[in-house]
Amino acid sequence: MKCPLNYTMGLIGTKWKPLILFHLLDGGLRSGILQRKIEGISNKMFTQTVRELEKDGLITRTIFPVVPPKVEYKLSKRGQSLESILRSLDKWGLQDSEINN
Amino acid sequence: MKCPLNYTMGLIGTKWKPLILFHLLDGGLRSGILQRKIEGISNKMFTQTVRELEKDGLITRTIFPVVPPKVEYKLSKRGQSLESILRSLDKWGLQDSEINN
DNA sequence: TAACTATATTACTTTTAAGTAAGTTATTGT
DNA sequence: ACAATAACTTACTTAAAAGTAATATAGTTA
Repeated sequence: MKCPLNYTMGLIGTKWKPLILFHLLDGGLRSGILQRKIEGISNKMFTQTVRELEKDGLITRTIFPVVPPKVEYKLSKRGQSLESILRSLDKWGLQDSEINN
Repeated sequence: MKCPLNYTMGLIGTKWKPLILFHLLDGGLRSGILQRKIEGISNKMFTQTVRELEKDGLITRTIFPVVPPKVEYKLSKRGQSLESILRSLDKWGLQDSEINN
């Protein structure tokens, strides 16, 4: 009895992916800015994670040919479709932590 | 800028937790039945995961003193509060996989 | 020409997650 | 007395995730 939830978790079921997607909800950000918003992430994991999100078509990556380089990440249409889920997860955390901590 | 989503992911951000919670949405199940619904999970991971969910107060564990043993898991109130999120994740997977596969 | 910038990549190590297979418990039916 | 049962538990191994630190790039400015 495989359920679609398996599929969803295969795409976004990691420590960092939902966080990165969440921080792009209000619009595209350049790489460094986005990375600084994700507290605790290492440089390696940041790059690795955004690459996977790009490969899976959840975000887009735009390179501006300037020096020093400028790279912007933003949600794709597919990534946008996770908006209400991401906001719900965040909201749940807020409410739950008020009750249980 | 820490966001509550971090907290949420700390509680349910693993491979198996959302699956287990999801399969309890329609009511409590005894251990063996629940485990058989989670395809691909090993015995060890099943026990380990339900124990963590119990420790975090997302599910309850009821032991019936019979032989052979009977143990029932069900969502706690706190676990129930994840219902709409879990169903949304499942629904998203269904819709997304229809589009992208 | 050397330092500075933003974005990444690589090699290496550590940590955590997960899997395998065998063993435990306590009673009931044979 | 011993096999069957459901629900674990344990020791051990393997695989995956994550961290650290050094390095690359290539124009710009001091």
